[in-house]
Amino acid sequence: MQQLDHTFAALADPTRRAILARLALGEATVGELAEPFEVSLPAISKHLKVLETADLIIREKRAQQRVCKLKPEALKTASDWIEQNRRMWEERFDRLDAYLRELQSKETDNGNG
Amino acid sequence: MQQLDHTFAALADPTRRAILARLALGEATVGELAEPFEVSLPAISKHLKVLETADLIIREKRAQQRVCKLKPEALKTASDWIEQNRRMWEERFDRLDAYLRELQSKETDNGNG
DNA sequence: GTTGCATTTAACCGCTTGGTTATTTAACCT
DNA sequence: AGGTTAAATAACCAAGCGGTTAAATGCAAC
Repeated sequence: MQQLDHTFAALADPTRRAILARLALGEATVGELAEPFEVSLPAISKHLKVLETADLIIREKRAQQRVCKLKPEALKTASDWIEQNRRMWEERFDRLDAYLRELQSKETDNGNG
Repeated sequence: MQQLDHTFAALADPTRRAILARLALGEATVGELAEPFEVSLPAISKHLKVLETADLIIREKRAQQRVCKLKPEALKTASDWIEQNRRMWEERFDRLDAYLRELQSKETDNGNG
């Protein structure tokens, strides 16, 4: 799924995760978002475009400013993928674990403990 | 957290996600993993290194082969980050929603509905 | 309408990435 | 030792990324 590509790629950058964390506290302008970082404004603007492409935020005009807000849908998609796979993995490990225990008990029966 | 960088970056590639999905069905050799894809073996080998660096899999020697297995810990880390943030986001949206409803009721009181 | 502010776009740079083919390493089997 | 198989490494390439500075855009306010 191409949506997942964008979402995970967007989340792979610490600056972008920090921006998202900031936005979880409330909407903010580009300037406000840029302020805590030591990079230029165009760099932040690019990060915001990545987040927007990943559907993680929306930007809307307000006078001269662009106000950014979270858009949780994409995060849900990513979360669903991870959780679904985590369950599969754990089932797999449970089966493996059961198998190993079974093996162990057989070895014990043979006196190979 | 640098671990998250690696994990999310690893998950951002569809080939790598497919490899993980395959491994959820059980361990596999590099050749077996490469088989369904139309890319060269070295390409798969690189993907596996990325997954290994992200702590999503381990590779162990078995005769001439390298057997790959899932390693769920890193996925847990990523899952935790997403879920934690999702909760924050949703709280935020709940508060916003409550605020908007409050606003709405005030406007209605003023007859501006 | 021009000055000023907030942001984006353009053009560029160095590094990484995902891919290739060719070569090397490692382990097994005679 | 020699040959075969499985996988990794080397060397390379084109494209993408995250950053920069400089220029352009959009809007407001005088």
